Amino acid sequence: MLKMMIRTTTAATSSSCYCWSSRGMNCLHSNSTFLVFVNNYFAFFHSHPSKPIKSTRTQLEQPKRDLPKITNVEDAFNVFDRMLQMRPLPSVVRFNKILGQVAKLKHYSAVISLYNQMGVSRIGHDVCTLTILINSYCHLNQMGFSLSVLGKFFKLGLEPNVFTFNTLINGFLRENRVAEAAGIFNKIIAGGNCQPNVVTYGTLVKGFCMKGNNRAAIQLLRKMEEGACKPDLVVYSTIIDSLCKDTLVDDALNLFSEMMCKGIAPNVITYTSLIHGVCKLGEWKEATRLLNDMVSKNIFPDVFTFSVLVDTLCKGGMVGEAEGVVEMMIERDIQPDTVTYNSLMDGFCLRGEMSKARKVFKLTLSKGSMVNVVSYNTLINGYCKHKMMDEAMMLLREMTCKGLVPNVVTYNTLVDGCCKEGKLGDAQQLFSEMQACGQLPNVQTYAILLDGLCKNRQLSTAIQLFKEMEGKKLDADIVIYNILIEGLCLAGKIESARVLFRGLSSKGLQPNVRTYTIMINGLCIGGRTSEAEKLLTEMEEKGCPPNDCTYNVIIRGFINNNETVRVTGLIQQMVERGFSANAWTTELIVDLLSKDHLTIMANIEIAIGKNNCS
DNA sequence: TTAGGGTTAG
Repeated sequence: MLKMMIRTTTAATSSSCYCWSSRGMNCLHSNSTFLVFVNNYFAFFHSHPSKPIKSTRTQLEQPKRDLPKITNVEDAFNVFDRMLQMRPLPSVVRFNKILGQVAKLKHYSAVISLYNQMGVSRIGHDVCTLTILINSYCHLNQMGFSLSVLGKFFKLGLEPNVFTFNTLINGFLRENRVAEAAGIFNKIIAGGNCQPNVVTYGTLVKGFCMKGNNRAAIQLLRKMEEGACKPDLVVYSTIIDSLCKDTLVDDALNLFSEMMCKGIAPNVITYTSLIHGVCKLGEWKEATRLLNDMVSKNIFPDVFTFSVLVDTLCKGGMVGEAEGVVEMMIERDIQPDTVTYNSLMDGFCLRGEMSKARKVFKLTLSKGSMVNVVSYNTLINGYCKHKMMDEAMMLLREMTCKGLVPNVVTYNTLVDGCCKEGKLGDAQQLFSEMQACGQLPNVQTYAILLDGLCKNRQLSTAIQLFKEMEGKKLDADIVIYNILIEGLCLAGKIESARVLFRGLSSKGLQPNVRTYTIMINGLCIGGRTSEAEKLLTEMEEKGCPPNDCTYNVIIRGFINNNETVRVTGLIQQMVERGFSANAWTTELIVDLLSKDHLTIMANIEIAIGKNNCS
């Protein structure tokens, strides 16, 4: 229906008109206006080419002896082979160009292979060659090899430059090795031969953002503003994106305005981050404004921008609209890529429309895009969540046959699916298989399996697994302890659960609202209602206020223990805080009413009246 | 010729 409306509007809309006439569309939500914008944008795109027309070479300019254009690794290998046949051999600079282009294509293993061939053919290398090599190892998460390349500099008497140092800083930050990254930074400062530049600072800013430390990132930005090395578009965009990811869109927009006031023009990356931020919050009107704004500045949305739109529409339950955007992209020659299709596929999976999800999977291939591990994981997740484990397992085998390596996400998804189906044996088998295939289980894998074991009343196996996890030096987080405390409570071992709960601070962990709620539930199950009530007060005092779930749990606990007198106060507290009883608690309250507990009737009625929980 | 920013999965 909506798609039909969009199409109808397309025909009636002038190509340069962004202020869409709302005739006949008043009934639609604001996101529909946003979609109409998307369609209008496409119309505009065709009458105003997005890419500037390339200037033709003047007669005075000398033609460049450029290398043939390399668009894939095969081209690179061919050109490289031809260069090896030339006599005299081309300069190292020309070989560097090939390596650099392959690195730009993100084929880092191929870069290493080409570098090794250079060695065999006795082609020398310079600072640039080694920096490209370090960068490749960094992207392959092999910092050990990167550092061994650094050793080659000294062996060959070469001096690393600021490109080398920046590459190393980036590599360490990618592996979360902040101290070592800082060490390199200090080395630049102390060395005196080269100075940190805007890329060095930009890399550090990204490092702070990756750690979720926006405050430190902004502090560094301010220092740059005061100093000689002024922040550029990349530094601002990095922080804007990080703020958007943390849903701090207003702060991001303020920084965006500040950046423009300083004369720094945004680009499609800056706008895509902002659009992502507002779409995640469902602010479609704001998304439309930003899209209008960017196009008015001749900045055009690209595949990233459209993928963001498709993904957020799907996550917001508007799969039909997302499908419409993809169709529009195809019709208007902006080719959706694997990421776009994966997002759309996930949208169908979320709705349980697995046959449509499967169609998108096939469509990805027919449109010339590759399905990747994420494509398989998305589809596997869809099947798992809808209890279609056979189909999910078939996909695991299929992806392996196609040469794709299932990763920790693949296995975690499948292990979770098996656990939720009560197939603990299959889950444990997958757990062994992943390790045999070289995929190391992470904390999340253990959490999934521990939860499955606890919920299926296999506490002793769970404890054994927990010990195994500790032995592997994986740091158990609060999620793991929540699972164990809940498992102990479920097994009636309330005292053990309480001991584990009280020992959390000595492990440097803070109980969260879920931890308290699980413990309160356990204490109520064990008939220790006064302790449960004390814990309710304690959590408040420790700055972790109870939520609706906590109240529902404690109210149920009191009713089940026939302590109806205290129920009145608890219901009142819950209602005052704007929470309401869920269906299960309501049932118990109704049951209480039928027993004619008139004294608590008034408050109970308030609670039931506000019931909107499932 | 080499370095930093935006999209998908558990």
